[in-house]
Amino acid sequence: MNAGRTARERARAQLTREITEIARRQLGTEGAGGLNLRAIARELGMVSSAIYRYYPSRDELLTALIIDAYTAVGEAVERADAARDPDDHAGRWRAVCHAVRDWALAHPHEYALIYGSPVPGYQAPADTVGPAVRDTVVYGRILASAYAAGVLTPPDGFPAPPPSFAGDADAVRELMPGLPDDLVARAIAAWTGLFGFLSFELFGQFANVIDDRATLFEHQVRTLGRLVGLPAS
Amino acid sequence: MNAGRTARERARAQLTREITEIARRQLGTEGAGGLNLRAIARELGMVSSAIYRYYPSRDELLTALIIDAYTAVGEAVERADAARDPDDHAGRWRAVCHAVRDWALAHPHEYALIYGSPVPGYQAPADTVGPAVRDTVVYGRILASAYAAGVLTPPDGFPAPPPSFAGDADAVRELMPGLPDDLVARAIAAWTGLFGFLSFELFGQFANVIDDRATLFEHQVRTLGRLVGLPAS
DNA sequence: ACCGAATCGAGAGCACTGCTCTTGACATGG
DNA sequence: CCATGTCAAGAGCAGTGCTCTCGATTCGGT
Repeated sequence: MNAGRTARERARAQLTREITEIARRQLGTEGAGGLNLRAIARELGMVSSAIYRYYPSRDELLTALIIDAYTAVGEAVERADAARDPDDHAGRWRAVCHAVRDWALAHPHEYALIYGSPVPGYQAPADTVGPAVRDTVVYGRILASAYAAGVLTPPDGFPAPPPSFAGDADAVRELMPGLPDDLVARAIAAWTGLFGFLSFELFGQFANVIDDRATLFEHQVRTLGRLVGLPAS
Repeated sequence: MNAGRTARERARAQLTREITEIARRQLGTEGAGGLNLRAIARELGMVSSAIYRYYPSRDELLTALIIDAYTAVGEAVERADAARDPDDHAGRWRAVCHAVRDWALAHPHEYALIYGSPVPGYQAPADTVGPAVRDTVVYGRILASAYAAGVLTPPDGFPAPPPSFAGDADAVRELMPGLPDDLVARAIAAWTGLFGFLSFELFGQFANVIDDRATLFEHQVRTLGRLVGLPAS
């Protein structure tokens, strides 16, 4: 990000920010489908065609918002993790989970944008893969650190993954060095369990069934933490 | 559903079916956002306004498709469950999971419609709640049956749910009579873990990381089954 | 200080959407 | 056999994403 030397460059950067800002607000109230270039232009007192000087298409704008959303949840997770005692692995896991949930509840449409149905006709460009795994990187670091410290005590009674899982386990292990295949698989189960819960909660699957979702979430987080072997707490 | 006595009634039912059929195909190729009344009309050789005689609005059509999707996955789950030995509870659980996954992979857009981001501006009417829980009903029956048979042996080392969970547990227990709060919570964790995995798989979160998704899925299903206490198999 | 080049917003316009209203043709049932 | 209700068609409205052109402004090099 260059600071922008000339007046034009600064004005351009400013306007681009404003467009993204308004778009994010629109996203928050209307959802991804309600993203409306003309409404953004109206709010800016510009004509719709002028927007195209800054974002060549609606999809480009969407990509920017997707990257922003991934970055936001990634930063929230990083902050929550950093605020904890590094040796309190179970606490870090819970903090990460609650950070994701708090962010998701505060920004449901942005959560839907990145963890819900893909936008029809939209293909995520390569720029999104970096920000997309920021939260997962933190998660992997917690598990790797806990494993290295020797505090992972996964409950017995669960099946071992088949040998054919070894290849994918190697790929995932880059995020959580050292963990054996068994724990890598459990880590995936815990991670998908976290987002499965949140998707159910945010997308209305809990309606009329689960009232006290905060309580159940806290319990599920502890259960999933134990599944990967994190100490009870 | 009346068989339709008069010619007109039969023609009406037939056309309604055809519209839904074309809409479902459109949904399969374009996604929910690409649902296009005018294109449906074109394909039928009608003019767009005529569609409104059968579906008063686009949302109404969407509701029909949502109910269809819930019904389809519910029936797939019921078939898979019925094909198993009723006493093979672990096998029934696995069959249910694979039925959901097979259906989801075959109909990704319909999966997204019911388990992905809610359609913007669309509020699910009450008609959808019945079909929406058909799969969950089957799931609950399996667990209740296994618990009644005394074959549920949940692994130790997991926390107990807090007393404040009791209220919601009662609501969920209607689907799985007899299960103690602890197992109800685990059942929810397994169920959300199943759909969390599928959402990750279908919505692209596994891209470039997990290749052999079938293997990992099978393992996760067994892991989640064990979590609720179903016997290994 | 100037001037060609790059960039900007405005405006008109295209093809498309969901949806409404009216009109004339038709089948239905008393 | 005729009044009634239903039907498809057509025109039209307000809105969309996006393209193109046209003057005005600003920039960078001379």
